[in-house]
Amino acid sequence: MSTRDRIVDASAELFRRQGYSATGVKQIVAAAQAPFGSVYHFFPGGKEQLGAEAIRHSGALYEQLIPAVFDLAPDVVTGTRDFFAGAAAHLVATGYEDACPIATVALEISSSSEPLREACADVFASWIAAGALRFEAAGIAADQARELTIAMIAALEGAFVLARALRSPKPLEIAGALAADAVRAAVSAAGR
Amino acid sequence: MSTRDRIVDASAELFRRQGYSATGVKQIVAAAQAPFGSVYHFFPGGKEQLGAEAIRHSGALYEQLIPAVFDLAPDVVTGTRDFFAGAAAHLVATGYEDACPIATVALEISSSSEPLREACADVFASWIAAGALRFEAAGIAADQARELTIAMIAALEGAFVLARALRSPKPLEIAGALAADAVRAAVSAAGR
DNA sequence: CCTCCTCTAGATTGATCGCTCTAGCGATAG
DNA sequence: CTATCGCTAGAGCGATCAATCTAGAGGAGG
Repeated sequence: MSTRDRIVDASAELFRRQGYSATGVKQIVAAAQAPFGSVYHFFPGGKEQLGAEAIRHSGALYEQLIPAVFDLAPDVVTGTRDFFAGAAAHLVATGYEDACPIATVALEISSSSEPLREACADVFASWIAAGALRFEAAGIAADQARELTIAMIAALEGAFVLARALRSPKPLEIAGALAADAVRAAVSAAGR
Repeated sequence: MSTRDRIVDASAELFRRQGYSATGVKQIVAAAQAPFGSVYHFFPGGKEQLGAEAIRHSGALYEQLIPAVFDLAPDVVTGTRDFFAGAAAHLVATGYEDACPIATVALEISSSSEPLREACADVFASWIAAGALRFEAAGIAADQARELTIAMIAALEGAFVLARALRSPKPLEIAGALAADAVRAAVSAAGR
């Protein structure tokens, strides 16, 4: 893997676990085993440009989970449940460190860095679009599919917050059950 | 208001908007119009002790919103809807700055400061207990009331994340509608 | 009056922040 | 061979970080 890629990867991982402000450039190059100067060679815009790129990179990676999980599931209701269950399993397996890759950054920079906020907004928008497509394919009307996706992502993000703070996968299980119920209701309403 | 109270208040507000790491002690005393030395006089444990106190203070204040909103509503379903609508209105009115008072801190310190994580966990636990009591009063069984509250708080927290990043109250409206539906279903199931 | 004690006030410390700078390595092109 | 250029490597910049320290202001009790 190239030095540049290692820097983006390490940044994304550190931002996910401890946020943007708490992560230093020195810490990033140490984790990436990259020379310090390379950061400013590849990212002349400094930490902010690197942050934006790490956010978009994380977002694209996480978006791939949607088809990866839903394609294996027999239906969208099961897929929804599996998605939350997988998120819970990964959170617990990493000692409650790996939750949403961008939520921490999204909250802390929302009022202080417009470029980073936009990067987060773009990622969320792409997740919403990708999820809505899935639900549309299951027969749900476009508008409702979009709202359902937003509600699902909100439930997931909020459950991550509670689960990390409480050190328990329970919120993810509860939110997953509620989300699956909502999807089931929407699918059966569309079927009639 | 005492100097000590002003320091806690200013900290809580800054932590809510920009998080814990991005907020400096100098910035806190400037916002609180307090002498620098007073911080370490009142909080010998330093920034971390101040952070824990600010979190608990914010949590207690926000918890008071639960009865304040639900007591004015004719029933729990309306109360739920009103709570989300109020959160959305306040978020927009503050230029998308004032969302959840502790979520940002909860995410960023979850893996780095155990005292602060515990403070956040205590606050969430108290919100869950307070919300569950409300739903129990509406006739919902204790276990289900607790799960319903967790799902509601998760929906609220996640909607805050999306709303701040996307600069739109839509996620809060959608999450509020879904939460109200879930409450209505639980109440009517309990009534039978 | 004086003493005691809480709180104010900010200068100062060493560490760390993001970032700039120069120097040189190593592969490719002429 | 030499020249060029992308990248490595890290020393060092000023600024800022959390935290400590000393000094004194202001009241309360004797």
